Amino acid sequence: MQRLLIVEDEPALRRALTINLKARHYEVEAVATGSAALKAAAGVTPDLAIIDLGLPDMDGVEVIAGLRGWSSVPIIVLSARDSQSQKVRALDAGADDYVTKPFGMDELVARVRAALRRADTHELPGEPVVTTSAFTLDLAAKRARRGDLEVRLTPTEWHLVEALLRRPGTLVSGAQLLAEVWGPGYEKEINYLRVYFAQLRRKLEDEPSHPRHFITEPGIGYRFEP
Amino acid sequence: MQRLLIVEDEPALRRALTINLKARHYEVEAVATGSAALKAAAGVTPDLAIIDLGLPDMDGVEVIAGLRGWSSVPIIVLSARDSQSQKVRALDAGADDYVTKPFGMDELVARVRAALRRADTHELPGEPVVTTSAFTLDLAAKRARRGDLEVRLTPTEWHLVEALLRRPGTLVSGAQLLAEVWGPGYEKEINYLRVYFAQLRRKLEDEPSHPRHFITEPGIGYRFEP
DNA sequence: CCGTGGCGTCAAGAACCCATCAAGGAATTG
DNA sequence: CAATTCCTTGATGGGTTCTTGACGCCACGG
Repeated sequence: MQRLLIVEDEPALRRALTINLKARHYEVEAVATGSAALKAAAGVTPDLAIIDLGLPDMDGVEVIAGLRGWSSVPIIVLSARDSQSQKVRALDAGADDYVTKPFGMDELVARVRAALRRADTHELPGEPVVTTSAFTLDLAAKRARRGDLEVRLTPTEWHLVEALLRRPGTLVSGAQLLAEVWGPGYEKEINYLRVYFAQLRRKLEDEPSHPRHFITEPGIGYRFEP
Repeated sequence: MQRLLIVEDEPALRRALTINLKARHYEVEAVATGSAALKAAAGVTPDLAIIDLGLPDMDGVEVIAGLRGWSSVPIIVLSARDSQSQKVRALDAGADDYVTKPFGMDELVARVRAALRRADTHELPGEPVVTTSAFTLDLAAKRARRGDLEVRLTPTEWHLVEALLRRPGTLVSGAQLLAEVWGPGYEKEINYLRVYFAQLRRKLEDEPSHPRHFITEPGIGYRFEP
C-alpha cells in the first residue's frame, strides 16, 4: 500500500483529508507543523507528500526545500491564496503539483493518483541528442556541432542548454533558469541570461540576430524550439 | 444520482424548486436558513448548491464564504432584480453563477446542468490546454494559436487569460480579475480590463466586435465561454 | 427627448525589457 | 607561473508593453 504524508495545520481539513484518502486505500500519516513533517518524512519514507503552504511554524517553501534536499518524493502543494508568485516559488523549490483552496476532494485524489503514476513510470530522459535545422547537441557527450564543424560551449552554456532542453517547446521562466543554473538567490540576475543567450545564439544559430531555436518571450521567459 | 442543496427561505419557492428538480431526477435537500445550510452541506456533501441571497438569519454572501472555506462545490445564486452590487459580492465570495428573480424554471435547470457538467470535467492534472472553435491556448507552454498561425500574448494578457480560464464558464467579477492580475488595490481600474479584453479579442476571436468566448456581463464581470 | 453610466476603441507618453558591446577580474589550463 | 578562457558587471540604444486619458456608442431611466 502506498504511504502519504499530509502536512496541514487546520484540524478540520487535516481530518477530512485523512478520512478521504484512507477511504481510497492509502496509508496516511498526518502532521500539523513543518518540523514534524521533516521528522515524519525521514521516519515513514512516504510515497507522496501533501503540504499546506500556510503553516504556523515555518514557510511551506522551506519544508519543500528541506525535503528536496535528500528525497525525490512527489510533492503536492495546498495553498489558500491564488498568489501566482507563491505558486512559482513552490514549484521552483521542487513541488510537483499545486492545488488551490478550496478544492474538491475528487480533484485532489486525481492529482495524487497522477503524481504517483508519474513517479512510478519514473520518466526517463529521452535521447540525450538533440538535432535541429541549424545544429546538433549531444548532451551526454557534451558535443556541439553546427553543420560540419564542431563548436565549443563553456560549462555554464551547457548547463543553460540542458535546463532549457529538458522541456522542449515549453516556456521556462527566467527565474527558473537562473535558479537551476546559477543556484537559488540568483533569480534577479536577468542580465546573465541575456549575455549567455546572446553567446549561444552566436555559436549555434544560423542568424544570431533572428534566432529560430532559442526564442525569447518578452517578460515571460525563454523557449527552445526544436 | 446527483445531490442538490437548496437554500431558500420563502416556502412557496422552496417547494417549487424542490418539486421541479426532483422531477428532473435530482436528489434534493432543501433548507430555509443559512446556518441550516452550512450544517446540511457538511452532512450530505451536495454536488451543487442553490442559494438565495436574501435569507433571514444571515447574509447569503456569508453562507457562500462559509462553504468556500473547505469545499469547491458549485454554487448558483438567486437574487432579486435590483441588487447588482450584492451579485458582485456573491461572485467575489466564490459563487459560480447567478440567476435573477423572477426566473424561468427552464433557465435555472439549464444553469444547474451546465454547472454540474463543468464540475464533472473539472480540469484534471493533465495538460492545461484549452481549445475553442476559434483558438487554442496552452497555459503551461504559454502558446496561443488561432487556426494555424501562432499568436503572441504579452505577460499581462497571459495573466488575465489564466485568471479567467481557472473557472471556465463561470462568471468572474471585474474586481476579482483586477486584484488577481494587477494586485490588491487595483480593484477600481476597470479601464485596464476594457483595454486588455479588447486586445485579447482582437488577437483571439474570429469577430472581435462580436466576441463568442470572452463575454462581458455588463455591470457584473466577465465570463469565458469554452 | 435628453442625461447618465457602462462599455469598446484609439492614441500617445512613460516605463520596462531586451540585445549587444566592452572591460575588469576570476578561474582554468598548460 | 603565465596565458587563455570564462564569468561578471555596467552602459547604451532600440523596441515592446503598460498606463492613462479622451471620445463615441449604446442601453437605460427620468
